[in-house]
Amino acid sequence: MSVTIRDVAKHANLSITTVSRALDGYADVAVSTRERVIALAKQMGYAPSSAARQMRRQRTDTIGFVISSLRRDDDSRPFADPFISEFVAGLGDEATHQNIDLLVSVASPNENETNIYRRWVLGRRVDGLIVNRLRERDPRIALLRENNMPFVASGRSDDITSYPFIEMDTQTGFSLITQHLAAQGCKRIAFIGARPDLRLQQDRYLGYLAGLQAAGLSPSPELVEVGDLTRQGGYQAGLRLLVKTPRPDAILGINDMTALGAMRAANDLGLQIGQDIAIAGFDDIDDAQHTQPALTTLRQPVYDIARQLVQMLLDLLRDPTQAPKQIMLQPELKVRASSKFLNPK
Amino acid sequence: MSVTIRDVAKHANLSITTVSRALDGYADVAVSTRERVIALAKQMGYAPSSAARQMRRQRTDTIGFVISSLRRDDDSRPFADPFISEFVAGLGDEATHQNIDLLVSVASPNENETNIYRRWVLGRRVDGLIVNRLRERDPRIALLRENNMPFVASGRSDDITSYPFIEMDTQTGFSLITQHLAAQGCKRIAFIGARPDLRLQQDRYLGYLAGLQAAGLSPSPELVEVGDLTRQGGYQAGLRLLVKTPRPDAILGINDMTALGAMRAANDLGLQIGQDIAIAGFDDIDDAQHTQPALTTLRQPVYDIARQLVQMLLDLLRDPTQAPKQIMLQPELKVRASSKFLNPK
DNA sequence: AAGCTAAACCAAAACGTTTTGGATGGGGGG
DNA sequence: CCCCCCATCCAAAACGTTTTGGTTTAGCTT
Repeated sequence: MSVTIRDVAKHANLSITTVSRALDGYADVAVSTRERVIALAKQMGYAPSSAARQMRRQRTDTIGFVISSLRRDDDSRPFADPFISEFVAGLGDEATHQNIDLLVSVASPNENETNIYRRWVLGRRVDGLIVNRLRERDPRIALLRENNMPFVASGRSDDITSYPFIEMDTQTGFSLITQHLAAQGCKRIAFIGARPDLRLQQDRYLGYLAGLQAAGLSPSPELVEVGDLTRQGGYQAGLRLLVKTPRPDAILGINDMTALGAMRAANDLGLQIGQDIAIAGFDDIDDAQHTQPALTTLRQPVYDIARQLVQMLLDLLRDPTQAPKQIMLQPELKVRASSKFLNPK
Repeated sequence: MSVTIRDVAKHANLSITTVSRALDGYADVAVSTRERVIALAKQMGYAPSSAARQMRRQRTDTIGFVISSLRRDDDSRPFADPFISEFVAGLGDEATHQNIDLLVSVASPNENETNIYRRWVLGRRVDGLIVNRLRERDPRIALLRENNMPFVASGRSDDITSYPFIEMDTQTGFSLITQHLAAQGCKRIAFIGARPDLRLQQDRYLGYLAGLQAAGLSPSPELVEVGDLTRQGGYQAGLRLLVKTPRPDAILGINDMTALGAMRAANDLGLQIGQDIAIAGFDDIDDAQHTQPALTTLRQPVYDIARQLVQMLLDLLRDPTQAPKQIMLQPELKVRASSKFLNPK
């Protein structure tokens, strides 16, 4: 049906070998021949079949990323996760830039996630994978290791030997932002976290505790609530916190979406954010600077991280024996109006 | 290196034919054999090589989507486009659900976009494509047609015969929302549009004009500004509009991001939105209901559209001769606080 | 003139499946 | 006892490349 290298060879009165090598720019084909072949191929609309090429080369020139959606069934708004979309943008941009393809899949955490990984890994559908939001004793990592499929991670799991990753020093970051809140005069700083099996929950919570300690404040269990990284979860956790007496005078969200939800909760209860209560988040998503008041947060260069992850993965594919590059980045504190606190009692 | 069907056949003392047919559930292999093969394959960690399968079947079980980023170089925030991320989420979810893969690429409109399409189409990298944000006389459509690569579109181009699409009746929608603004008492309703070669600009602008006419208002060129579908573009166009005298008493954005930018502009100029000026958008992105005040807009079920597009594409792949399904959806008016107008002069 | 080298080309194998068109053997019907 | 049929299995071809290990020819050296 569509034009193959054989057709081009026939039209050029050459062997398919020569056509192949001409198009690939080998030196053992005459310049005149090469030019003729290239022109003919273009004119005939020939491009090598990716399947055949993959098969022969044992390489797909494709990397994969599985979005583990943590959406719950009752959530009417799937995937409204700016973190993920910025991450995917970075992956896509860099992949395109490096002339490889990006295969994407969306999985609910338990159901089909493993199936997708299994199919991609065993079927050699991709050359390597990007993995994020690692969990403790992550079964995905185990699968990838067993079948020695190259991968890089954003964030790390428990066993960090043997694979490259980029990680934000969220623990230090959360300590800093907690201290910033304390420096505004806040005494009862609440924290809205996430499921405890998420690695990021542990790091960030520890950072929060460290920040409290550094500021000379003592932690209190009733100032800690569990959300689910979404705005909705932040809203509900925020309401739960704000009806307590004495009321918290600051809320630190595990991510910006959670913080935005908490802002809305405070708003609904008639509180003036940046006056009656300070609120801060983590990520610095696009919205953070566009809320009223703008959200104090820790900037995480998600887009750049994603791009660099792709580069690291490609490096790894080129030389699988190299020592895994492991990078730790410091988040940058972005102080905005939401973390002011003007009414100490 | 990794386990092939030949290895499984050897271990099972069977031909590769029989193993293949056993795994595919053909009737001409004994039940006992099938079970034995399936168990063995699982135990050995066998899954068919996708490249070999693609090659033999002449089918990839993959669909593609190229994100045409309309980001400008000076924009520090790439891809912060909720519309696109929700769209990709829908595509990904449905593709996973239908057991096919989604190949994604990011392209700047002119540069490499055509290259990606060419590579995917000529190299039979995908079975079909999803195309959105069509342009007039869209070169992508021409390429796809020439190489008869199946595709479905969201929104339509000039020549709508022969391919399936889903389209919002944006023209009627913009007429309605313009009339809604007029019904609030607004007399000078401004419009922030986009590049005139975008199909959506034409439809929406015409709808705006129709709405003005229906409300008995006459259009004025100085009430129309050009943005670029981003918040930033909306902000700047908003500023340009709001310093004019007499000032517009309503701003209609071509999409929500534009409207959000305009809201920010109004805010910066000290105007009370929903009081001194009415503002409305189009899309109903997640943020629209979370701004202060919440944004009046027309709801476009992006996620559902994306899912349905995937289904339409798969239908087309199954039966390429069928008449193209072409669907027109009515957007739903979501009246919120931003479109109130309390200070008629 | 024979031998050698380099330039240009090519036949065939291999990648791992699926599918086509049988082959084989045992049991039942005549 | 022979034939046929059904159940079960399989050899080989094909999918479209890339790569290996050549061959051929012309020109140059001695």
